[in-house]
Amino acid sequence: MAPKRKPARGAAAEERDPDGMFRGVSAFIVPQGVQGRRLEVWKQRLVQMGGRVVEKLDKGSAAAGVNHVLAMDAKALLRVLDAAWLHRFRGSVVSFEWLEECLKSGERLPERKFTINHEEEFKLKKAAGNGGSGASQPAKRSKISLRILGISREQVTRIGRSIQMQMRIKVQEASSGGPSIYAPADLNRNITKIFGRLIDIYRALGDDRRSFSYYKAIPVIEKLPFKIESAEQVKDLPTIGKSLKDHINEIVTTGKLSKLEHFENDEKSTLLQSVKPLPISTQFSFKVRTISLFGEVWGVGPATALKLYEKGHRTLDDLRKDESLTNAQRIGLKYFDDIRQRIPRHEVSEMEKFLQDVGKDILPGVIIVCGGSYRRGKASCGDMDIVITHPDGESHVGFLPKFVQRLKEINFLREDLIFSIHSVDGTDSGVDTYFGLCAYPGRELRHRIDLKVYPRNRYACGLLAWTGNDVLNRRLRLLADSKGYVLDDTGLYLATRGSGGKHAGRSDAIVNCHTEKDVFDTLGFPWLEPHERNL
DNA sequence: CGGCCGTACTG
DNA sequence: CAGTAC
DNA sequence: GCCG
Repeated sequence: MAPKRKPARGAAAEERDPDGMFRGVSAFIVPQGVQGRRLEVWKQRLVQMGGRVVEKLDKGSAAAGVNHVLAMDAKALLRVLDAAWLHRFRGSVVSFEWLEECLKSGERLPERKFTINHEEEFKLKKAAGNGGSGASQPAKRSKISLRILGISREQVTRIGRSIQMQMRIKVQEASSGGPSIYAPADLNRNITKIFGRLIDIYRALGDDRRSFSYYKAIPVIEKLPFKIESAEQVKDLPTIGKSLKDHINEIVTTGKLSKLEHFENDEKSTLLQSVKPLPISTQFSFKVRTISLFGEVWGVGPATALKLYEKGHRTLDDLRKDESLTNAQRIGLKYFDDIRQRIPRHEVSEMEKFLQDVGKDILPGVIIVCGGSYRRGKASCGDMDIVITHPDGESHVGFLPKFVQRLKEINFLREDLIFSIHSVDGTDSGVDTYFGLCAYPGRELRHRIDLKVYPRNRYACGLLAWTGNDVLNRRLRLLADSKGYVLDDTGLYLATRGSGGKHAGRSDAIVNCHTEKDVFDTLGFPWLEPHERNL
C-alpha cells in the first residue's frame, strides 16, 4: 500500500516544530463526544508540536505507523474501534485529557495516568448485554478418540449459507473461554442478513465484484458495538459507500430493502434479462435460488448454472440426467450433500496426522501440513488443504503420485477432480496438485481435499497462500505489487514491468523466502500468526 | 472512469 | 478460449 | 458494489 499520508488540514498555515513536545506521536483521534471545533484545535496543536494526525485507520493492517489513539473515553473509543483491533494495538490509548493537560502545562506528561482501560469497559458491556465472543483459538491438539459416530446434520438453508455459516462458526469459537477479546454479537443482524442474501444473489448472477462489496461490508458492520439507527452513523465507514449507506438507511427506517424484494419477486429487475418479456411473477426468486443452488455444485459456476437453468433444469435430480456435465461436475453432484458437511476440527487433526504417517512411510522427512481454515484455528473446516514439501529440496519430486496411489489403496482418497504433475518436468514451478474427495477412515462421507506439493524453496509461499484467508492473500498480493513484486502461491518474484505501466511480468528468479515470516518481512507487512489471519 | 489476486486445469 | 477453482 |  502506497503510504499516502495526509497532512492535517490547517497545519499548513502555521509552522511546525518537528522537535516539539509531540515529536514522534502519530495519532488517530476518535472524534466522538467532543465538539468538532475543539477537535480541530487539538489536531492543529498536535501537528504544530511535532506530531502527526492520521485521519483514516486502515483496519486490518497495522495502521500506518499509528502509535497513539486518542479518545474521549472508553465508550467513545469502542464505538469506533473494535476491541480486537485495540487488543492488538501496541501504542498508547489515552484520553483527550492527556492532550489537554500537556497543552496546559506546556510539557509532555506521562501517558500512563491517562490510559483508557477499554478492556475493562468492554467486559462490562459484554456482561451487561449481548454476549461478546472470545477470539480464543488455542486449538491445541485434541486427542479425542475417533469413535464419534454422529455427524451433525444441520440443514443449512441453501440461500445465505456462506454468511450464516461464518456466523455460526464465530459463535462456536466464541463460546470457549479465555480472555474476552473480540467484537460484539448480533446487533445489526437485520442489515447483515439482507446483505448476505445480496451476496448470494449477485454471486449466482456472476457479478462477483458487486457481491464482494457486500461481503466486505458485513464484517465492518458486525464489528460495530451499537445498533445502527441512522445512516449517519455509518456514512464514513470503509467499504460503505453511497449505495450501501442508502440501503442501510432504508433497512433501519422501513425494516426491509425494496431492492431485495424486487430480486425475490420481480423478474424484470434481473441483470441477466435478455429480450424475452417474461411475465411478472415470483419466478425470479425461484430462478435465483435455483441458479444459486446449481452453482454450489463443484465445477459449476454462474455461466453453467444459467445454461442448465435455461435448459429447463430445476432440481439437482434434473442435473443428474444431463449428459453435458463434466466428470468433475458429476462427482460434485453425486456427493453434493457430503461435501457440504463441515468437518470438525478434531477430525481434521486426526486426518492430518494420518496423512503424515502415510507420507513419511513413502518418503522419510516429508513435511505435511494442513493449511486452510484449519491452520487458522477454526473449529470446523469446509475442506482440507494439505501442503507438502521436503527439506532436502529435491525428493519431493514424484512424491505426489505415489502418495495418491497409496491413499487410494487404503481407501482414503476416493474420487479425483484434478490431478496434475509438474515436479518432474519442471513446469508450473514444479508444483504438483491433486484435488479430490476423501473419506475419514471407516466412513463413507466424502470431504473435499486438496494436496499441493512444493519444492522446498517455494513452500513458504505455498503454505502462506493455502493458509489464507483469501482477504489476506489479496492484501499481500496488492502490497507486493505496490512494492514491485509479484506474489503467488509459488513464490515471491521481482516484478519486471514493461516500459509501460501495467504489470508486464515477473522475473524468473524468486526472492528467497524460507519461511512465511520472510515473506511478511520482505513485504514489510506485520507478522500474523495463522490464527490472526482470519481477516 | 477503470481496477478490483494471480494462476492453472478442463473441455 | 471461456469457465471454474483455489 | 467501492475506491482513487
